[in-house]
Amino acid sequence: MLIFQWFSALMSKRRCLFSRGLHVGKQFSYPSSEDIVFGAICVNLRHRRWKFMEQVSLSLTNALVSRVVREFQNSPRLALEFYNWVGEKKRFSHSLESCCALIHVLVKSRRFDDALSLLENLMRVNGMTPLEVLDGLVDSYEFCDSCPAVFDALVRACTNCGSVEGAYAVIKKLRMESHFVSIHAWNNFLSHLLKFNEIGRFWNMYKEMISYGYIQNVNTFNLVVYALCKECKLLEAISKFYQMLKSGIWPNVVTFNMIIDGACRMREIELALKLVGKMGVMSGNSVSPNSVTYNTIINGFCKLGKVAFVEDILNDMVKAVVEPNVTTYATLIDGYARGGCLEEALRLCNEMVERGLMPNTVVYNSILHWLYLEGDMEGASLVLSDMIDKHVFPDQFTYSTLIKGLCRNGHVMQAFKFHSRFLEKNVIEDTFSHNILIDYLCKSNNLSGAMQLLGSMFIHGLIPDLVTYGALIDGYCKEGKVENAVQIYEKMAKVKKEPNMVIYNSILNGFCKEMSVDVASRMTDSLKSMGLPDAITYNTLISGYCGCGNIEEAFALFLEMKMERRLVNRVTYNTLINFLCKRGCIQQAKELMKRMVLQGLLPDFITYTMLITCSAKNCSPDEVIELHDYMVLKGVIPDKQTYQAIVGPLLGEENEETKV
DNA sequence: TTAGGGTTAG
Repeated sequence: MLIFQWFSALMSKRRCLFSRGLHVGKQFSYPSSEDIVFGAICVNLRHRRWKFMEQVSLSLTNALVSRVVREFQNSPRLALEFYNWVGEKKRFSHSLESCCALIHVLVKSRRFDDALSLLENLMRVNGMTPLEVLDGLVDSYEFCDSCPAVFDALVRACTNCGSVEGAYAVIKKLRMESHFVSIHAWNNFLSHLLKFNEIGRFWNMYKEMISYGYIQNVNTFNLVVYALCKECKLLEAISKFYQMLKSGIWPNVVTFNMIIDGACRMREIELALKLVGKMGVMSGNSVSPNSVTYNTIINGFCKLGKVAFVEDILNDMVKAVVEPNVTTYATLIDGYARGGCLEEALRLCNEMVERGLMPNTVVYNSILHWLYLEGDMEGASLVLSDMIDKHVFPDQFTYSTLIKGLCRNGHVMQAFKFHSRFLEKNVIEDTFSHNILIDYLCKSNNLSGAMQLLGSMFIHGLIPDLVTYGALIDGYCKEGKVENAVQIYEKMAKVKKEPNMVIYNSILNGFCKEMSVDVASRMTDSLKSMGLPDAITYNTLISGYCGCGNIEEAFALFLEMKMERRLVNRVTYNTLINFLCKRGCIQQAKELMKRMVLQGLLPDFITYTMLITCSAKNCSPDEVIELHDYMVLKGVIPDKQTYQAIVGPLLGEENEETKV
């Protein structure tokens, strides 16, 4: 069907060309000076005699440039060189027609990158809309004896320029004119939607594409698998895999890697490993794990905090003769640093250099992040200097890591100064840096400052996202100004941003803090009816009940959490233990801590501080020491200050600093 | 077309 439509479209174009040909023919019947210049250019261009061509450069016209470009359609490199040479002439500026002529030539000769960069320039530099470019291409289509791939190239150029709307407008307009872009262009468009997490739109567009009768290829199926994995629908992704096989489409390593990554992200690492093991069998021995597969598994283990397991994976890589690459090291370095082994991470940096792999921006960013988190400002500065020395270019991650690092270590003025400098240099492209500073201001009760920064975002063309709105809503709620929070919420709703659980939980917390626990309770009920509440929702409400002394409701909710799903976590216990301690109920608090341990949840320094402080007030010294010993034996790391102030002296320690 | 790093809630 598609071929037929293309054929009929071409036929109608040919008729159009026929009448145009008559018109052009009239011109040709009179020898013109243009013909002479054209001839001279062609002869000299073939031998790249640029100096000679300078002599005729004053006679150049756009029509002539297009004509030369078309003449050299079988020597696309020369056509491009000529076009660029003309473009350098000060008095000359290329027309859309000559540019399109060259694009057709480049696409026909499969020089897609050159064609793409011309198309992108038309939109980025010349400010043309995708549909204007499309008109240019359509007008010159037949004249240049082009191929349909030129429209695919335009769709790709649109997505490269970040214009999803433009890409869709091009597809739609071509369709209205009975033209069809190929499945490749659709795949490119669809993958762009996934890249920006527009999953809902992805499914709509996918359905639209199917309704036009396109035959899906392996890449299309991969995109569907990818979308399902992004939606955490792992089983559906696997069933799509079998559907692929049934439709006679053979999966490739990308299909497997996407499912394996999906499994890892859903903490199903065992399943991910099984898939790696069965890749050969499941693909009729056509596919085997590659570096992406291994890196995905390594990342899975690192994110689960199981760095110890990566050793086996690295051994598997050696057996499979798959060389670790920069991504492998970047994943390992971040994994070790995340697990508290920054030393090992730094050793791996050296190791990768010894193996001839240069640390890239990702590696530097990761090291910077963890150094700042450890409070090692000096180390972070050294890493930044090294980055500059080695010409490793910073990116959006670097900027936000730096801003956050400075804020979290108390160098707020410096953070703001850097941020202003980045804005002046126009290098800030995403919302992260603003979000970090807005959040900082909100947490410092400087809501007016935060609102100013929100204004600055708009001035710099940055669209606030859910994190921006979430930070502001939370800030107002914590200040007890729920009404202002609601205003922000409404602003957000106006720009069609759907609230997420972070925002719902912030508002819920706002109600709890202003003692409107009954409102919070009703809000939780409606969230329940939508199946939305998470552990934070319940913990917030429990904290609200505790705040107004309603212990019965707090424990009833605690039981509900235990019954319904495995939602109870360390914060749940800490909230209840804190309440019991404040009421002086140390025995019940200790009991609850023991239940926490039995449930496999390790108390943290907060649990430790609450219980030790409370028992010091209500129990004998022996009981305090006994409680300390119990927790330490269970693996709790004591809070240093609490230990030094209470437990150390009870043990008769003089210099507690050295003992903890 | 797939893998690595930064922001928000209890």
